[in-house]
Amino acid sequence: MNSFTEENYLKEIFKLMQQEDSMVSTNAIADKLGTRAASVTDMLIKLSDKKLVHYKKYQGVTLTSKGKKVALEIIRNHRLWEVFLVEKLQFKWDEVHEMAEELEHINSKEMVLRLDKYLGYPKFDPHGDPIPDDKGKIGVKKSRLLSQLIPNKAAQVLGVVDHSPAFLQYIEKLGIMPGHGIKLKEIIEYDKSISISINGKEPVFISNDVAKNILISA
Amino acid sequence: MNSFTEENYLKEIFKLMQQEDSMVSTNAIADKLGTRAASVTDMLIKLSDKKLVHYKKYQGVTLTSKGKKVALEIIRNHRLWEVFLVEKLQFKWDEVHEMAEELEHINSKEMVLRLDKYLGYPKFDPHGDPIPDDKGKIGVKKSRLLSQLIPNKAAQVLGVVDHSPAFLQYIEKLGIMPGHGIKLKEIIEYDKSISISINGKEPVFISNDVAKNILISA
DNA sequence: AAATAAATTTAGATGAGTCTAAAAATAATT
DNA sequence: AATTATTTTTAGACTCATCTAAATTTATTT
Repeated sequence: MNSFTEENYLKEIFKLMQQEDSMVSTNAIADKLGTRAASVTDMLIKLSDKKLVHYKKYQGVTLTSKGKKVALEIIRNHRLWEVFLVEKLQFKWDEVHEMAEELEHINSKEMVLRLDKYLGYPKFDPHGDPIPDDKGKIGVKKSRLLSQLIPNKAAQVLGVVDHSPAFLQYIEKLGIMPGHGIKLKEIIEYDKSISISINGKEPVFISNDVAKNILISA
Repeated sequence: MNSFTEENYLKEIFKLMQQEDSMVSTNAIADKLGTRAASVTDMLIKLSDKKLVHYKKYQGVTLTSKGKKVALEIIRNHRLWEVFLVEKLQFKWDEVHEMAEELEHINSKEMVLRLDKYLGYPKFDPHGDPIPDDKGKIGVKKSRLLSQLIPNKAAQVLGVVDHSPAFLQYIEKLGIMPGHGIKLKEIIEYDKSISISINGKEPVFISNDVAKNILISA
């Protein structure tokens, strides 16, 4: 089987591949995992030997289908545990990441199947991220960033890009959460900051930096 | 913090101290953990440096109060997760040990507090073992072994000594489970095998080996 | 009490995952 | 295109938890 550490590398490579939609660089991985480039190189060689990644010296990595399967399983575990922590143990959405980082590595397919059933087969985690099914299939909702919203057209908050507690706490205070309706009221051309109405309430102002981290329905 | 491995040593030393009620030997630990005596010695020195055990060369170890606190926390986590797996995810009592071995090391006091509440503050796990509270206090029910039961006196099954799936499956098939009433019908003096009635049902025969692994009310 | 057996510790080695410092390859600039 | 800068890899070393084999201590027998 794969170690805790190997699983974390695979998960991070998967996420980076989604963003950059191509080969992932050694430094990008080192950055995300808080480790050094040299360590990443060592691990990539190991993962390559195990046929979990395609690795070409100096060129970067991509996941093999085997590697992608493992990554999706870990991501599924993570998101299901997040649902558990929020729905059953009453944690807030900005508190669950660290715990889920540990829970995701618990090694039991059957347990996760039952957890999924117990939670009522949720399709999205508390941050709006889609939960892959047990085959690794992920239901991709078409989405775009709030920073690209068209004025006065109704849309829905789907999720977030930044998952940090600070960000989540901030937007929650503004009333922005997955599932809520959203409408663009005004764009300040100068700095691209915007004013939006959530669920028909009084408009609030947010910077472009914030708008770039919120996903809405396309 | 303490590593996964350190926690397992502390937990095992705690359990052995309960049984033998004195110093625990290097070999006993090696046996239980499936490792070699030399490895145990190394770890004992390390745990001693961290003030988690009292260690005297060639004499054995006991836990310090600090070590006992950690051990009880791990045991509490383990037993609460077992309750979760059986009550909420519908696992059988002989299926949950391995999963709980991993879940017990998830590092979040708050999560365990909420899990405890969510489960309704259970006092015993599915095998009848008492669950320490968050201060490490453990409610000890006076118990003795089924092999010491007095003929025709009513008693109750409290728990088991052997936790192996094979054993649990066997006694469950016989109808022996924590909470069930039990009465001794006959003792075969030759091999100390006994015949017992569970919840007033038809008596069943069990060997002394089995009777020595079942805990009943004193 | 001396000899033998058993338990425990020491010494030295290994693999996993990490690091720093230096070398090599690729990318960017002048 | 040649030089400089950046990225990545190699080389060698460290820590953690483990191992085997040999040495030492304690326990058991004769």
